[in-house]
Amino acid sequence: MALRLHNTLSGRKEPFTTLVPNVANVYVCGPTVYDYAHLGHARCYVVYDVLVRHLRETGYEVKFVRNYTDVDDKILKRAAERGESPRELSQRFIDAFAEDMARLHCLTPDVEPRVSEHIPEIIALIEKLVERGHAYVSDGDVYYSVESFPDYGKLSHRSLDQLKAGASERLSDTEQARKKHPADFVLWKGGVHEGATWESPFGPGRPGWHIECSAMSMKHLGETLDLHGGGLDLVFPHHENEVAQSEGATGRCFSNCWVHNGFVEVDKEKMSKSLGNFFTARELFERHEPEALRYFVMTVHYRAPLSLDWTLDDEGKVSGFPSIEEAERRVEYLYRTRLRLESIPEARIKEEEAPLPDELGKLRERLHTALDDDLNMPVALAHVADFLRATNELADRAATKKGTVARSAIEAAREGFELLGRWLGLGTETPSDVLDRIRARRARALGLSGEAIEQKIAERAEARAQRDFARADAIRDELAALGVELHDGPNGTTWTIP
RNA sequence: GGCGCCGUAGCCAAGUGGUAAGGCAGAGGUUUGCAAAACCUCCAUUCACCGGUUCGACUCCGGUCGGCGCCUCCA
Repeated sequence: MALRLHNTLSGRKEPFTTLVPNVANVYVCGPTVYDYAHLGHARCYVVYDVLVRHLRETGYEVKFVRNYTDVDDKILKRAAERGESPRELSQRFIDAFAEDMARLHCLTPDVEPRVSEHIPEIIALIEKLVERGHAYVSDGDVYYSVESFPDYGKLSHRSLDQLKAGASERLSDTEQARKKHPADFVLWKGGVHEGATWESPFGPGRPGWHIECSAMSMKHLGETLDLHGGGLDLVFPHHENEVAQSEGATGRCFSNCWVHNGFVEVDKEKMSKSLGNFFTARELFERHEPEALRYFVMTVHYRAPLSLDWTLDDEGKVSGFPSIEEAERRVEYLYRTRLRLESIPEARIKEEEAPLPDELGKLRERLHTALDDDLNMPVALAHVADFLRATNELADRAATKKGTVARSAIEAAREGFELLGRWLGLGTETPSDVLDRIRARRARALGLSGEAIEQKIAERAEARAQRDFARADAIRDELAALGVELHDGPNGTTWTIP
């Protein structure tokens, strides 16, 4: 078994290889921090989180680098609008981003470089490109000359002629005049930019958009990466330009494998900041458990579009997200199952010889096989579903009169949850906390008070004690009409909001 | 215009040259004072449409229709 990934460079699935055996250098393009992360970002970073976890779980020592782009036109613009320094603004959104990622159970990368802290490396790289004839100074700016790099276009599979036709129409005359080829792109923007100006051999200015990733990735991971990832929208021009810059400067392959995740769509359209049709991760967290978003992301293959659907209320406002609701129910099922497993009494566990169900015993190899095949998360979740069902069977058996279960099965189930946590980032929180939070969130949405419900349950308990089932059922119906479901168990009655 | 992707049950969604994972919804059952949860059983002779290659195609090739993305800031 070995990992195979779809490599954008070749356009097909191929074995994943590393320069040093069992050591993987992974670089993922991080966010430009001028706003909160939206679902598209969440998807992207959950995908690479699963990839990194999978590499680690299957024996790779991974060095995972994900940058923060904190020097950028939009940051400057927004900072100016808000009368804030670019540094303060970006720091705020970096903090918010890190918090969102943590809530999605995304591991913190080993290195999180920022553009603002790598200006010397960027300048050195630009100088090298000028020296090697790949870049030229023009009117205070420095441009990359795409014609100097014969392989330009190899990642996004397009030719300079194609690009020339597309690009030249929309360039302004001044831009056009400064560039030798319409597809040339800026490495260094000359001039003074409020809050973001550095001295350089080419005069004061700041880095262009693409150069920072080349400089930061090569600094932290070396000249050749094992894997470089990002959203599909980065293939061109961002990653194409990174290849040109990096390979132009080193003469070596920049990244052996390029992975790109598909978009999140809304009404069949790409969710993006520029279209304004996005939901931020934190907006969604208000309605749903963050882990439900993570689960939702994993229900679809990473290269396919992930479409977010919603329902509207009478006033035309968004009232819910059915797909995320469904994912949240699966997350509840997962935690409820874990809770049941944990509460199987020791007395019911026997040292008996019993065949171990494959759903329990083969979880590890099943996850391994599924994820090795181009990170097939939907298939991994199918195995998780089988695993959870088998675990519930154990709990059911232990709950019958004189029912016992084999210790080997219980241990396999416990190990299974460990695996889900480490490998998929699922089920790692305290079950009761998650279930309580979900219930509380739904109660709030329905305008229900927990105390009032508990009060009704107490009344009903009294009625039941007196075997007044008519009264008990009336209370059940009354609560059901409000959306509350009651469950009578051996230790009393509990309630949920389905 | 160039490059590329997609079309699988009521819905979501894997898969793929050898006869359709999983989830939701639905039907029946076990259990329950009644419920719920959980579990069990059932639920696509069929993979947009039309041709072709093949012993065999949903899977490969050609075409048609429909939807989308990139080519410009974007995860």
